[in-house]
Amino acid sequence: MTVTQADVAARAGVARKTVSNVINDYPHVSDDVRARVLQAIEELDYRPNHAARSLRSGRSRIIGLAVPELDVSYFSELARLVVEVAQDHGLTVMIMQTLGDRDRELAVVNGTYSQFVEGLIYSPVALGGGDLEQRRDKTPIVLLGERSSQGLVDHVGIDNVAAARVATAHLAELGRRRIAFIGTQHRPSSEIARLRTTGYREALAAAGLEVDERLIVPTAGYHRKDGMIAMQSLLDAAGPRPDAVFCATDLLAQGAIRVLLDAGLRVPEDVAVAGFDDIDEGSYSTPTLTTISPDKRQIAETAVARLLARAQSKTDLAIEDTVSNFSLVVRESTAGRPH
Amino acid sequence: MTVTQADVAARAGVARKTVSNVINDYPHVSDDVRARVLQAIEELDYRPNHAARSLRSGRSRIIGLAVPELDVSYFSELARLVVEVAQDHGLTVMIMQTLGDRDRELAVVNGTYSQFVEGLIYSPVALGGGDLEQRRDKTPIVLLGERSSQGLVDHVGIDNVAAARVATAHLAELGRRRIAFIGTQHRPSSEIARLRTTGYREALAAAGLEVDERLIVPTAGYHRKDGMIAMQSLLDAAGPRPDAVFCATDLLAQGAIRVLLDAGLRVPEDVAVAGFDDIDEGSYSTPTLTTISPDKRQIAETAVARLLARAQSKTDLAIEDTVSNFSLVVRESTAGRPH
DNA sequence: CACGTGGCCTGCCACGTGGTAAAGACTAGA
DNA sequence: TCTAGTCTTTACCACGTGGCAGGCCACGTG
Repeated sequence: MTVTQADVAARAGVARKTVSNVINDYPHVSDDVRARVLQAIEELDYRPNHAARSLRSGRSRIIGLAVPELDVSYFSELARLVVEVAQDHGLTVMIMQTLGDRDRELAVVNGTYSQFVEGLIYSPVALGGGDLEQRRDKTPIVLLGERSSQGLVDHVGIDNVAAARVATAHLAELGRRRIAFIGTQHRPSSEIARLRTTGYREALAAAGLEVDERLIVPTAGYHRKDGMIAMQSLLDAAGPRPDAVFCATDLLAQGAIRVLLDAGLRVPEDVAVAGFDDIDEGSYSTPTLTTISPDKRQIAETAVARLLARAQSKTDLAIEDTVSNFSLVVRESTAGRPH
Repeated sequence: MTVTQADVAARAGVARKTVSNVINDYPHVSDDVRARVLQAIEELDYRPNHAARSLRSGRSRIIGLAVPELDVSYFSELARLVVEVAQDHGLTVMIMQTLGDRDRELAVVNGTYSQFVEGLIYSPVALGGGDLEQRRDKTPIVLLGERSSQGLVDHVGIDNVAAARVATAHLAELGRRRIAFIGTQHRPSSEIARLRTTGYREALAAAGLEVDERLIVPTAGYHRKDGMIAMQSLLDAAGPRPDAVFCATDLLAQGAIRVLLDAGLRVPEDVAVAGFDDIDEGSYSTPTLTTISPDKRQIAETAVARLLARAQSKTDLAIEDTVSNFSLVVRESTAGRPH
């Protein structure tokens, strides 16, 4: 049936434990024995039993990555990087999808999977401050994006306020005066939306522009469809049209642009649009999308490294809040076609 | 430290095995004992040890999904669906990324992960006919898309020839006469490209159009960048410009459209473009993208169901090749703006 | 009352592995 | 040749769980 170390040992003519020693690179093994064991492994096509290994050693070499939706480009790009980085560390990634569902997020955080995951990288949506405090599970967690609850677990993300400020300032510097914001959220738990709205307000103030609350449009989510709805409501509203829109995500921006073009407006001539996330398709869309580009690879690397450090260290490490880099990428949706 | 069944048993005043029985819904447990055990589980926040369970029972309730790139929308959309469907069956999905790398694909197929995965859904890129034949690992596999090797493992996919025929015929019915194809592949292993090229040729023949080999453009991959390069080469070539392009993937189409628009051409008035995959962003791009829409949910459901059937059945099941549905979705990139 | 039946609970064992420490082999020095 | 020290291999155990079969008890029947 299944090939075990015992089978390998029998074939190589050594004790079962010696096979284990060879596999785990125990230093004091003679070249002769090592060669015989390796050959037997090869001949029998032996593969270590992961369950047994993990049961015995308590280590699974698996980390979890929990994101709201796999098919949202920002998260799939992040997932790709996390998988790559983890692989460099000899780790495999178990990807879970919460769909932004509170129960699923609670299950993930409270350790439904903790028995086979050494650590968890988690991008929260529905969970707020109190939820993490009640957490009993001790699996290391690194939060991405949303900080959700301060000082309880490690966190990696960019300075959302500063990023939103930079993007909004860019629109103001182009001479735009009625700059709208799409993507504020009514849910109290959405820290991201709050921070980005704050940055937007700060930039307007710094530019000497008045904040028109009617130009701040809440959305149900962060998808293209939400962007369409929000943009449509801006166009339908009374009063002068906005001449620029800063969207809390690239997907919102794509939806907004689609509505603008459908309405016969030109982007960026009539309305400039900036997004947030720098998803790949933004470089190819028409117009290409000006956006805030978080350093996703840095985020992935930091998160994985942090998890590893915490999993390997016996002593309690201090909680860290790592601020990653971001940059403003100016493309056609604000700057227009080059020639 | 970790809470085990023994701790629960002690607290509930029963034997350890009784706790196991309660957890596994063994029928002959009195209501009183069951209640006490469940309460103790609750109070101690007991969670079953996955490794031990899987070691003892040989079942992990985990399936693997191996795709080339997580951030390619087609695969991330598929991944989302597979995760959802698997969850409905009480399964967790372990996602692996092969990056189209031959060694990684071989590792996946030959059971590097087989010890903790009950089955594998695998979307091949680099592996060809012979590779699966030499496979020694016995973990059930379902192939997606590329058939790769006939009759050895289950396969789920659409009829690529028919789909390509439908898309090309659509372009011909619009009156287009110089219809190009972007995305043929020189690699012998790429069955998908071959099938779609075949459908393209058949449709041209059926429409009474001559096949101009110069209009069939190979690409290195299936990305936007590859589409840009291919479209540029079509524009740079001598002779009359194509008036339509059928691309083997939506990403290729996006790249192609971008080049066309940059060149000052109108889509679809000057050149109509159709893609393949029906990724979400195609509904929002400018212009929106005409495409072949495979029934991804059906594919995901079939693949997971097939895997479960094979994992649960003791006897060898016959190899199945399931053909999923597809449809042609006509949007602006071929039909133009509605009004 | 004796016996059989069936419901409920339990103890024993093994899954395949790595940690620990002791046993065995071998070398060098006196 | 013997001893001390080092290198190499081994034996034993435990990780936490589910399969199996046996024991106990209550009940119904002859």
